[in-house]
Amino acid sequence: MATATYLGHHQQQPTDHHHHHPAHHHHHHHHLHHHALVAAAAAAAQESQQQGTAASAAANSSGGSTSSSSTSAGIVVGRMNLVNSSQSGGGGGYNGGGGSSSPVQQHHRDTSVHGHEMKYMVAAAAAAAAGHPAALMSHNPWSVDGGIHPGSAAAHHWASMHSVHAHATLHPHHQDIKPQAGDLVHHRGGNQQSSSSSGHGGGGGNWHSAVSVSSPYMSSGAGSPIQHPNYPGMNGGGMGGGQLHHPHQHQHQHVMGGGRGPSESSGVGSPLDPHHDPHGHLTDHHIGSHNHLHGSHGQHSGGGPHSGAGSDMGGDPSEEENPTSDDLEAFAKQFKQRRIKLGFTQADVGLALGTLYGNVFSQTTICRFEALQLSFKNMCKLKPLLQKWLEEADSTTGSPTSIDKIAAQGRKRKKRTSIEVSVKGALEQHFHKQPKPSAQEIASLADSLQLEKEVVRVWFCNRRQKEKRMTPPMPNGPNSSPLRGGMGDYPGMEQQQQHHQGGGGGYLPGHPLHSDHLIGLHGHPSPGMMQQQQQQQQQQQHGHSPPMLSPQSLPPSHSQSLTAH
DNA sequence: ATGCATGAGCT
DNA sequence: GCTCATGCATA
Repeated sequence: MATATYLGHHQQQPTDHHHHHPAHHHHHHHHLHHHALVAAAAAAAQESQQQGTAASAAANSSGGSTSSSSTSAGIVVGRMNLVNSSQSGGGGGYNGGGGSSSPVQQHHRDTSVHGHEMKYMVAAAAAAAAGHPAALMSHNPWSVDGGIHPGSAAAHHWASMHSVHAHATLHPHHQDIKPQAGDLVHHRGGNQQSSSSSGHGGGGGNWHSAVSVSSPYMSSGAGSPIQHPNYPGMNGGGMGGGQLHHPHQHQHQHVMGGGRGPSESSGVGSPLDPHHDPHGHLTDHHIGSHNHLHGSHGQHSGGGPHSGAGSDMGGDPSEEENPTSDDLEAFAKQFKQRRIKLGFTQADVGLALGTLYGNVFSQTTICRFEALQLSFKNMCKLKPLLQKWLEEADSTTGSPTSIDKIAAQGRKRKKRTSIEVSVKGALEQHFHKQPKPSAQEIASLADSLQLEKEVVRVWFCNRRQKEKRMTPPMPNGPNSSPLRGGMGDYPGMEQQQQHHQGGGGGYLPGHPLHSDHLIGLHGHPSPGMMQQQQQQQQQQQHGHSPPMLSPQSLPPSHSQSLTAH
């Protein structure tokens, strides 16, 4: 089950507990082990309640494999590395305990706090308010057509209905849970849950439900400028099936090297994608990503990510379908500027895209686009959308406005685990040695770091993703010297991995991204660090430099866990 | 602006 | 399980 690990109550955090954050104050050892159990056990009992089925997740987490201490209650407890729930708000407020709060307590506290959470809870959220789902398309997302490509068929989108209003969005999860198309609003508090969809088993930890209904997006009060209801691609009641894009998202780009043939078109044809949003997400991910970008650059290997192409396009990349990295960079830059000038926030843009095309994006995505932190392929996919928005935005001067922004739906998401710096350092080290650890290795690492296996697995996945992301700033244009030197510290040099994926996903950046932290942890048995690649990158203007620490600092950690802080 | 997370689809 | 696209929650 979900394990008791931390079982939080679904209701969320009552208050405080902030996590201590990684600053460095060290107190040595202690913490992690012990305490957790207790709380967990207690909680455990209760946890099952809600959905009856629920037992789902089952415990595992660490249970089976690694040697964790399981048993006692039957549940294993994971120790948590903290989970902080506190939301302090903005800017940074975590207080790390001004100093000396003992982490232990905090942790403990945290743990106990969450009663048990379940995976998902749906919050009805705002939906009700506006709801006017009126048109639901007949097609409901939930009914996915099996036959077709997975991604495509479903269609629907609230977007498709123009006015986005708050429609009650939440379509809950289709998959495992309820397919009820009919109403959208209700969500029972009981929350359904655990969908362990495919492979992931969701480990189970604590998910706390955040049911807060608040609407996250409200940035500027203004609405987006755009509101045309006609979306190019879709509509009609749910896409009649016309287009299906191929689901293949990943790597498909045919790289063609040469030139960017301008021809074609359409690239992004219809943006819409049918997506069901997985448990609530409105966000549909994978948009129609099928655009295969025939990107011209597929190679950049030494030189830099882009190829160049110099041919024609500079002027109006707009229509190009295969923008080069330079184009993207330039566009991103311009986009950001215009956006700011017009007074829109990233979140506004994301929403506006939903009204225009039916694909809503979050602030995160827009931010990443501007920062060039998306994969090349993804950048290409989004560019046309943003470009249109930009056009609309300026043309529509008057901006009529408004649409409501949709509230966030309540999603139930596992609480974000906060990994301590020292632990991150250890993970980094392992990553350098082996970016793709086997399940066993993950298990063992998890055990030694006292993290859930799933957390470790996810960490590696995310780390790998980062490695692939677009190399941002490449200051040197097409040429490039990719490397920047910053990394004198580590022996590594860049060497990108060559996995690639088919060319599509990655264009590998010749240069890596910033190296995160690397703190050395000492204890690992892992000998050998051989090659590492890493370096840092800086981002363009905003510059924020990632902290890099010298590798040597090793805290005296006795056991493994945090020393810092 | 980013870290951790979820989930679809492919292996 | 991985990768990839995306995002909530955070810092």
